[in-house]
Amino acid sequence: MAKKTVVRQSLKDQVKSILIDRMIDGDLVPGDRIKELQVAKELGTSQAPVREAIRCLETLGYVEHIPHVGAMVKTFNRKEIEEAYQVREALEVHATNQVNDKLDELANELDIHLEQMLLATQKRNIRIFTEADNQFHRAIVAYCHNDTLLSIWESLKMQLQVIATLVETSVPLDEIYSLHPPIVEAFKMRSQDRASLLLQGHYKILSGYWKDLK
Amino acid sequence: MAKKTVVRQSLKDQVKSILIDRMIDGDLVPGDRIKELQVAKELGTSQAPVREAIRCLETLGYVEHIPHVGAMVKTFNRKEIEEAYQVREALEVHATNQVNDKLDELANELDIHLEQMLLATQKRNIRIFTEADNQFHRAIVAYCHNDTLLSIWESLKMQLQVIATLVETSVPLDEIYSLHPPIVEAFKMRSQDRASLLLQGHYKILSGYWKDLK
DNA sequence: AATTCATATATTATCGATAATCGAAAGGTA
DNA sequence: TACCTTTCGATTATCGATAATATATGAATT
Repeated sequence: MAKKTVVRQSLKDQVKSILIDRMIDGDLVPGDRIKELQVAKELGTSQAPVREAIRCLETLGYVEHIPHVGAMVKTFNRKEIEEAYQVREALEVHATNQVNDKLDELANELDIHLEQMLLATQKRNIRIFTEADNQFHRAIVAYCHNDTLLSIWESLKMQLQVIATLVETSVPLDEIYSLHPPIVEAFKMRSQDRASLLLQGHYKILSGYWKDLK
Repeated sequence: MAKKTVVRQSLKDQVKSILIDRMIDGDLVPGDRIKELQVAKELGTSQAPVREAIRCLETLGYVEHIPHVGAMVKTFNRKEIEEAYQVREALEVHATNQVNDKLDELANELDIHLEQMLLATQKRNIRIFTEADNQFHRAIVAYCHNDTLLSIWESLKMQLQVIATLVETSVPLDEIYSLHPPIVEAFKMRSQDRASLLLQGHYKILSGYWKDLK
């Protein structure tokens, strides 16, 4: 039963949401300046909440801020994206090795995401595929019950969103999909060692794809 | 040659430094409230820079902030510390497997830190020991040349500082020290596999220590 | 032409004051 | 007593205005 509650969001949070929406919608693209007073006027607030919202986006890694100059939507270069994937791999491999109980429960959840990915593959819907893929990997991380680990993993999401847009057309969804079922199998066989090896292979192959992309 | 340059630090940064110093000096201990206007008056600034400084400390994980209520110096519980160590392990193990070139250069640097640790052990100086220990592990992470990885690793430092204070008396420095030389040996033998296994063992043993501590 | 300097402009950084919100204390009611 | 409501004090959140700073522009100098 969903408990309804009044929305009491600080201006900072509202501004933050709006700016994020603009990025998702493509109204704000990497490199764009974000001017505090301008946004404040547009949204009918004062400078302060906008300023805080921008600082928040900064720590999320969405924008870059230079003192006395301003903020702009962050552009990720190849190196940063590669690095983020490396960290993701490290965290997921560790999580895989830590999961002890409820291995089948995890496998079941993974199966669900697998299904979504397959569906998206057939429909060639990259947006849905990316979402399902994310949930797949997130589930693995979540199951080791380490909140610190999980929140760090999640903080890497933005940089990887870029990839989705980047490879939009040229990525072979079915090939990427095919990397995942074996991982689930390994979990079902209760072989975490094998699962983490497969995960490492997964990332190595992925890395190969966008290395070609330039 | 150190290039001298005028110090042009924003108020926010100055306030931040001052607050951090107070924590190090023990003037601000976990649980203490940090009131914006009070600090502002003490330091002769307005509320704004203090507010920003606090938000900054929040993202660094030094303080906890509750909307409309205030900020307080963060207290880490056992679980959070354990989690942070888990993440550290994951990152260091990954880094270890990634280091390719300059394995001996790394080994040499590690030797230096090893020496510091040994010295500190003999002098029973926990502060120096912790510092050297940190540098030892940081070096491993740094050598895989992944800035993202490194900065995440560093963001975990504060929570571990706590440990140092926590175990102050009861920790067997020489035992902890003895976990490290074999790692360096493994690097010298160019066996990253062995090095990462040793690292994992290192963390497992450490985890055992503070599990006993209560 | 290149360099320096001064000025202008755009933007952030900081300020002091006010509004909104929370938590504790006080009071009322069963 | 226990529970609910109201009031009050403390603190954060937001505001509008000003100060400080950085970049761009253009004139002056070599």
